[in-house]
Amino acid sequence: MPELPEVETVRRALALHLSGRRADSLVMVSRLKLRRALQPALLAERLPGREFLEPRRRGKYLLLDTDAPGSLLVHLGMTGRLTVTARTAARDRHTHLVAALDNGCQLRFSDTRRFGFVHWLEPGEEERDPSLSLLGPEPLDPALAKQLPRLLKSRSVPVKSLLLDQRMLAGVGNIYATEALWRARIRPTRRGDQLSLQRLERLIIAVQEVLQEAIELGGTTIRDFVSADTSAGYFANRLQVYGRDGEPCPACGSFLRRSVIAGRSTVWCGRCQR
DNA sequence: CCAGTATCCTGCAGGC
DNA sequence: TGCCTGCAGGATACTG
Repeated sequence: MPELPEVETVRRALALHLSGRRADSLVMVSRLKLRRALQPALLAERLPGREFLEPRRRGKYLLLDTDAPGSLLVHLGMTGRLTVTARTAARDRHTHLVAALDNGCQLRFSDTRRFGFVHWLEPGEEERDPSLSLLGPEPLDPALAKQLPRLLKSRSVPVKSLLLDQRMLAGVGNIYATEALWRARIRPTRRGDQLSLQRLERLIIAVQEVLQEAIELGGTTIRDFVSADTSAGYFANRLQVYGRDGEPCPACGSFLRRSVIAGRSTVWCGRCQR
């Protein structure tokens, strides 16, 4: 589910609803296996009594810092939700972590498909963590459009695969890669080394624009995504091609096609995108 | 180095 | 109504 705009939306909501709150106690930790194993004993040891600071985001990861050394690293996978809710709010059966906060609310992590995780990072572990250490640059960095095209140009991989590769840039997923390629009029199968630096630069700018617009609308809610305050995002009705194969291209009217690249469904216009 | 596939999971839509 | 198949916002470990 969540790509950079969704994770940033959650981060901003947490900044409003979690920052400054103190964790009282761990209410529950599920025993089901997530992508990385939960650490019930360690969480129970570290979390209670700590105050949450303003959360950080790195690519699709959230880092919940506290007022003592150590942070919670969270990845939402496809269906993960990190919410601050009333203690009395209904808890779905895919809830894996619940912590009580000092204002009577609860911080909850739920994840239907369990591709996400919550992992405690001890001081100093952040730099070496396998999830974080290989991440590429942040897509919204203004310098990126000058720097990344040269790297993309050196690769013989389909450009769609490059956008999805978190080592190239951190945070783009299938929705926004698909949308950015359509905006930049670039065929997803085109190899990096077959594109001019100018076209690659336009692609990065298209990535930045689509991510920024999606953040402003609170992300894309197809089915599962909600922000930390359980509200949905509104970018879904701005999607031009994602999920629209067989429909006419919004730019030229030619029917949108679907194919699979890097194992991911891709929608593109055979006339506009070259 | 690269491409393609399978894998981890659950839920839902569509076809029959 | 039910059963089956394919597909879904991600990341990684294989194979060839």
